[in-house]
Amino acid sequence: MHDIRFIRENPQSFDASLARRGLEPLSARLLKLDEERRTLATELQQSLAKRNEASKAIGQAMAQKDMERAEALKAEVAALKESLPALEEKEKQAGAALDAALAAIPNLPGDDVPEGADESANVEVSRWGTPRDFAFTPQDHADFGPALGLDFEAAAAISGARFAALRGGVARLHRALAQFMLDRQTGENGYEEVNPPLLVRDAALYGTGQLPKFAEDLFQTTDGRWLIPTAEVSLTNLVREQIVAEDSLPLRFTALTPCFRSEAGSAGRDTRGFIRQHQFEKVELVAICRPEDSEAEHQRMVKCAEGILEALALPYRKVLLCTGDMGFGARKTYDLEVWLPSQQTYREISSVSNCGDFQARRMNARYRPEGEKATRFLHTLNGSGLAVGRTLVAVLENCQNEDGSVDIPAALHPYMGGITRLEPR
RNA sequence: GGAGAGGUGGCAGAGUGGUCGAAUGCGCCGCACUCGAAAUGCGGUUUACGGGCAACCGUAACGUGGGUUCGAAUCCCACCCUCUCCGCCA
Repeated sequence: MHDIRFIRENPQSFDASLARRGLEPLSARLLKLDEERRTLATELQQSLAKRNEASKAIGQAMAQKDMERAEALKAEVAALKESLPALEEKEKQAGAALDAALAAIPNLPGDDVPEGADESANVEVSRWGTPRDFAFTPQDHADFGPALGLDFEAAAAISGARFAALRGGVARLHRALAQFMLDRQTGENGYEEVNPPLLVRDAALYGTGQLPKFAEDLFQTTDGRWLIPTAEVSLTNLVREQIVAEDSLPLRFTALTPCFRSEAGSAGRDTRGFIRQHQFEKVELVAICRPEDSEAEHQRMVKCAEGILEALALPYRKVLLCTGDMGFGARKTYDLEVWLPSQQTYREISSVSNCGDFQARRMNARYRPEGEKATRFLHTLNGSGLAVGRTLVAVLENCQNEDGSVDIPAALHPYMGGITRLEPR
């Protein structure tokens, strides 16, 4: 959500930032809506002031038992009744129109975000690790996975496409990855573990920006709730409608949850394998902090995600997303992309975004700075630390052997109950 | 699912349809008294929006949204949430 006052005062820089996102200038239209709203509001308030004054006089007249005067005043106020409801309605609509327009505009990119239309303009920041030199042709996990317990067929029969059942060693490995990540984020990295709601209301999704624009990407329940597409929704909304104590900042939350996505816009993409599912697990990281701390917090969060990949010895690269590739609520985003030998390319496994005060405005999440009377909006950040399903794919493919077995990374051994290698069955 | 109670300022807690943004207490801030503190006394202490250079003025908010009325914290309706009891249940 954008601040209309900021737009009022800086229309040209607002439009310039939108242009970097490839959007048409909008400030003129927004300011016109704002102008209409304020004119109507002032008009309405003046009418109400008149009515209040008269009503007060009626009360006084009646207290003095001057019924004649009271009746005369009543007749006078009755005239206002003609115009008031219509004016009220117009004012409300003008406010709603402005809010709707503002709610549909994505966050403005940070100054240090490269400009570009799509992912081809993303900037590689760094690489870690060296893709393994295979003595054989590495296989796609969708091909050798089933022998290890990755069952797409049974899941398809139960639930349809884009579902999988994990069985045996692969299920254990998946669980080990999730536990390892969660332990690491809660332990070394200091995030508070949360087990949050998976079904949420409209307002929560509006707060983080999935609604009103992206309803088609979500699953909805018959009672009107929604399945979370990411724990970012639940974790970030933990501070909605709150004035958080400054000395409790930054708040750092992590959660291991299933995520549900309709994948409406990605028909035909990644149809094979475990890369893109309607349901997957993710360890999410969310931070809530003061505006002046969010850039440093962003860097820290990326490091927390990178640490998982490094501990698992998975080669990856860090990419700074360009303006055209960022999500709706983000002002700056780093993606971590893990090396997949079967595809001979890096694939997204984590996305870490600084949303500035964009979500905080939509949630009305604030704090009161020391010594200040007014409240300020918090900054919110979120990132994957990591997507468990995709990490499983990365481990399977990077650690595969020619016979179809997979060596478990050492960091996971404590979680595997003595298993160090998955064997095809 | 059934029956009932309730949602008021930072907290506790009053509130008869009319001068109620809201008594009172606590807390908090300032001042006085004091060597200092406590106690005491006095004053102040919500938020959002609009207008104004400003002092300040106006509007709105008593869970949320509607309605009745010249006027609603107060009356009516719907919804949300909390609590108690019963039933069911992992």
